Amino acid sequence: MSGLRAQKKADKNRRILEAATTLFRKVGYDAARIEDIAEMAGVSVGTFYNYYKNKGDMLMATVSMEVEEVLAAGDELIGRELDNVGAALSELIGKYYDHSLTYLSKEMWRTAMSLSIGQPETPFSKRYTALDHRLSKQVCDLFRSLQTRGIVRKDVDCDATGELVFNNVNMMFIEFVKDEEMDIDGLKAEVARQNAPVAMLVSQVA
Amino acid sequence: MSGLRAQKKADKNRRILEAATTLFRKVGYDAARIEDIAEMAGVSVGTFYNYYKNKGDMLMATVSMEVEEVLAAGDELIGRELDNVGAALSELIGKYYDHSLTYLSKEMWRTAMSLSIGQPETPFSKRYTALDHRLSKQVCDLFRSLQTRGIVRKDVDCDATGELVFNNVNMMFIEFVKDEEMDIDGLKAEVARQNAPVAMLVSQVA
DNA sequence: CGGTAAAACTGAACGGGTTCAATTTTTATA
DNA sequence: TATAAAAATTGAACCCGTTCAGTTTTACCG
Repeated sequence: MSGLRAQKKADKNRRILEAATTLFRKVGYDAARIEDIAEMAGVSVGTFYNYYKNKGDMLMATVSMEVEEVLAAGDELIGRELDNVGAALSELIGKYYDHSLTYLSKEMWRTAMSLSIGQPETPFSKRYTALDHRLSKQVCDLFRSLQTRGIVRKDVDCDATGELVFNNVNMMFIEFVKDEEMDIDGLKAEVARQNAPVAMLVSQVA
Repeated sequence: MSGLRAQKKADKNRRILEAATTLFRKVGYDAARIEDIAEMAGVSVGTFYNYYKNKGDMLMATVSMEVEEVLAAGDELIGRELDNVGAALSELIGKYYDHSLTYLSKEMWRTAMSLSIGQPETPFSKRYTALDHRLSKQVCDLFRSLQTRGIVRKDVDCDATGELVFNNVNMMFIEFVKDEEMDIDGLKAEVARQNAPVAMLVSQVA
């Protein structure tokens, strides 16, 4: 592959990605037709399919950019010196939820999750799942960090607890995007309530 | 509405439901075309859409029959005298999982969940969500039952813990149906591991 | 350069879920 | 029973994601 060809390819890839994210945000995922995306990117429909396996893969590209940011924000938090399990969890989970609607609408999240479940063999679905696992691992890391510093009981399995808590966070997020009425504060409050018993029980008594 | 019309309607409804479930089980959800379902039921495509809003609603009708059975099995279990939190949870969750593939394939579950997330405003999606909530409530009821009998600590919020545990059960089930390799025993083992810390911590010390 | 193989591009055609205007069947009324 | 209104049915047409055979562009080599 020589310079010209590679450059054209990179350029088209960027134009298609930009056109898609613009349209997804403007008119929503369903209403954004491949024909429109292709036209806005200045390519044909066929070429679109040369760059992305299908419409869902296109969306996943947007989603993964979003989640990467959330992961980075979470890493920053784990480095800090937190001294309360409930508060630490609320803060990490709060970051997840606060970030979630920055680039993606509820409809886009619904579509992304829907596709990741319905077509698990597509590359971007696998990527989505991988991102989920990294988020899950981050919650586990938080528990381990707190345990190392004596905030969490020594006899608690941090991975098990972290996965449990994260899966609840994730499931509640699904409920959130399914319900157009629900707002982020309500979501946070519910999850904090659900986490409270675990936070209390795993805490090391002074 | 007079007798003849009502009877015809009920009859057609049954024929369509039967044709759809038969085809979904035989060739899978995606491969079963509306045209085929309609033909097998002896009606036209247009009539199919008079009875079901869309193909997804059709599948949800099958799913809800399945979940109703699981709920009944769970109720039976809660009535029994169990004396160990971990074992009680494993048994209830085991019933859920064991039942799950009786009528529905992984593909059908994936599609059902995918639709319930992707099109939350459809009637059957709402029904699916309602079924989920009943399952969640059943786990809460189990915790409460154990608490009443002194197996679970008095200071534990049974609803919060039950919801947390159920949401994990549900999320793990999603992972399960996404992964064609994973079997039910593996799923049960993972969830048991995740539940272990909670089961230990909420247990009343003798 | 000229020729050719490979890569990229194209858009018309295809497939299957969904819609809807026209038709048929049933019910209600006189 | 005749007639009109209402309900139910029909299937051809529509929409949109996806495919693929044919065309154009680029890269490589003598």
